[in-house]
Amino acid sequence: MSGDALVEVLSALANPIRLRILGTLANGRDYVSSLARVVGISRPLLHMHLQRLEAAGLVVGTLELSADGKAMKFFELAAIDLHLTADTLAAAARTLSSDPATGTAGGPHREEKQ
Amino acid sequence: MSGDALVEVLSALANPIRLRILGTLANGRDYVSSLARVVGISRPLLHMHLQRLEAAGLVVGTLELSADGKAMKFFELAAIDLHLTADTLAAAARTLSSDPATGTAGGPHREEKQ
DNA sequence: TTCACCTGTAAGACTTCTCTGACACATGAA
DNA sequence: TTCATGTGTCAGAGAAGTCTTACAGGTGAA
Repeated sequence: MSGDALVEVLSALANPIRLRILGTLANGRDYVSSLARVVGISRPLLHMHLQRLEAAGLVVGTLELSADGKAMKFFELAAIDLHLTADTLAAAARTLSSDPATGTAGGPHREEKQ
Repeated sequence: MSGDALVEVLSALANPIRLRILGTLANGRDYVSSLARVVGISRPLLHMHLQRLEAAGLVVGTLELSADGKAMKFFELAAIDLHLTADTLAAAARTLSSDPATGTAGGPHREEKQ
């Protein structure tokens, strides 16, 4: 995993509500409104946190139709297996796109300053 | 590790500069001013990031006197070994102090609303 | 129609994080 | 003294994250 991707995953995990969402989904998949009630937060707020978790690849959402025809979006845990040590962190740091020392911003096709 | 401590560690790790600081310290201990030059950021900024890393227990700082009598603060990596899986994350989530469902804020001696 | 459930999103307020620039203090060497 | 090195800290600006409220749309059942 690249350093940039690792930062995104770690910042997605570094939040009590999102950790609680993952802990709830560890018991099984659930749809948005139900999950909001279980976790105890508003649905728009949960929606924002789920977006963050999905962008980091920690959960996977699937839009399905229930038996009575209602559209329901189910979320489930993605496979998570991160081993963080000094070595793995250092290796990830070497692949970071942003570089304060040279001013590399990380975007594609960047021109170097003369 | 408690859920609260895990969130602190993860949020400390979830930053490109702090990841780069850890990657640099993986090569050996260094003092603040030198580290700032290597990483390529200002000393006050590095100071802030080191505070964050030290608070999370990821680095250890030691104030020492150099041969010519100058006070120098050396930092080195702490032992880091975090294994993140669905199970370990769920276990950490269960020990979180804040609880949106019941309104528990997490502070000590908190009075419940009547 | 009206209600209860489901979905998504946008605006604004508020808080936290990040970063720069300036300050104060110490030492040894020229 | 002046310069170069080291330490720490503060104030403010700007960016990013967090959360609430309000709106929009959909279905099936009473």
